[in-house]
Amino acid sequence: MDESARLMTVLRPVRAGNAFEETVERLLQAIKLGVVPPGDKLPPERELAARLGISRVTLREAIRALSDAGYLDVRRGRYGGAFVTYAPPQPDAGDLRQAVAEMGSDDLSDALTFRLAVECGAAQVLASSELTEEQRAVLLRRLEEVNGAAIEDYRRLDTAFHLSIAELTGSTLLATTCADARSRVGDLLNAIPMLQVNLDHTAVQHRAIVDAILSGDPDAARRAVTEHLEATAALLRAFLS
Amino acid sequence: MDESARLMTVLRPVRAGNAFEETVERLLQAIKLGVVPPGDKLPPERELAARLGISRVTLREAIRALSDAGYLDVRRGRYGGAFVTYAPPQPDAGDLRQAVAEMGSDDLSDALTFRLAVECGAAQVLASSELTEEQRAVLLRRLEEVNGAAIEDYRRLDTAFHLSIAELTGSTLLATTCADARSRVGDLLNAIPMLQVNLDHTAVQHRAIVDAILSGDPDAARRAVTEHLEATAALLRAFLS
DNA sequence: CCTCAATGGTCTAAGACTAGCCCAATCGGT
DNA sequence: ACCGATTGGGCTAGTCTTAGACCATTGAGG
Repeated sequence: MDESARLMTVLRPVRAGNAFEETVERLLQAIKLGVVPPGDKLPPERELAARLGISRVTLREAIRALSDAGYLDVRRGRYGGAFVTYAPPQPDAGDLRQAVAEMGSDDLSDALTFRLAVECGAAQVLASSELTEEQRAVLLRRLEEVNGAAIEDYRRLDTAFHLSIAELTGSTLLATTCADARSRVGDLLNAIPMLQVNLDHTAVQHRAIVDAILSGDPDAARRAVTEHLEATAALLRAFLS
Repeated sequence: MDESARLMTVLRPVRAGNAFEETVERLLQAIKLGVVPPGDKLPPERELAARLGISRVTLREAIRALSDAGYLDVRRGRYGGAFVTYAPPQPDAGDLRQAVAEMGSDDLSDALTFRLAVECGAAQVLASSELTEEQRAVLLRRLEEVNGAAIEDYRRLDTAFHLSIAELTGSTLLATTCADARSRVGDLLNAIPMLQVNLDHTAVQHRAIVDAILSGDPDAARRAVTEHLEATAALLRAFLS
């Protein structure tokens, strides 16, 4: 709260780990967020290394680690590549408890608060801006996609819907921050069983968010997102107790 | 907007530069945000290097660069250290135009949008939570401090006020994100002349933000922060044209 | 079948970064 | 006047990371 807290905030570690570790985290993020869906492959090593700003050697170490861990299937030759084999695990309360234990109770509440703040902020900004027809179409399409999703695609399309809100603001910083916030709670969300009741509620909440944004009502958007994320957090806590 | 945009978002560079460059940025952030006020010194090299997770050699290179650039005065011996000599430059429209040209028009609007989203999110979260007496006291004290600030301390205390909102949510992630957002527009804000009229308006807006938070009204908090930041952005644009 | 383009696999030399150690300067206290 | 604690200054050996070149494998298309 006081000045020394701010020192801790700003003078925090410059790097979260070595290049290898950070690369593994980033690739894992792409996989778990479904940015590269199961069956698709990562970009070629040379291109990917350039995008990530690291050497091919380091990238290959990270890919090797993920391959060993079962997230990727690497194939040589033309039309080869690093194919995503990861499928979201079956929801399990045990996994959830373990995941929470790993990240710590404080970090969990931090991550949930963070996600609430940035997603509300994004929705509010988007609701305040003049939307083009194309933007409206994208938002509606994402909504339909998640509503009509098969169970195995549901998490991925839900993520896509949420991230689209931030992306549509046109702010790269906001988009990356929302992606980061989402990936921090991704493993936990995956551990929640997908009951039809919950999916129905979620569909209603998603619809409310889109309606608020499309009608240009930032306060309503804020409330809709808050309600949706609080409901999700409540589900999490319910499965923890 | 489509899938490939999300690839760009997630598979962005893992590192913004080498350890030296990132360290310079971080120290500059601490200095410009006023986390270490002019006249104070940075923590001892050994301690600071440990906090930043880098070697002393790299830290010393960064300190050397900032010393050469006139931000720090390094003194040896007991009670020595790296003393902050930086004082915010006199506001100047020329500086502003130059700063904007350096960061690019797109990046500027990105940074402003980003800041709006995260600060609104933080204020809304804080307004939604049960505040202790101590938290209320901190918020009110910060408000009084910025209102009663001498001109040379104004920017720093204004920053302190804004960051306190995020810090009081208890979310470290949110606090660091708000600090990051603020530092992205810091140089621009510094270039805006501080006219008494603007300071008066700012004081009213700050008061409205605090009132909304203390009365537990997230929508009002959102609106108050939006109004304040939009007014600041409007001032920026006015001095640009 | 052969060829070729795309892609992963491997090696090497150079540079970046680190950990740990010791030196040098400064200042308060005895 | 000295001592000791604190702090910046500097060196070295070793590890991490990179850039770039070259090799190996695969599969489509002629």
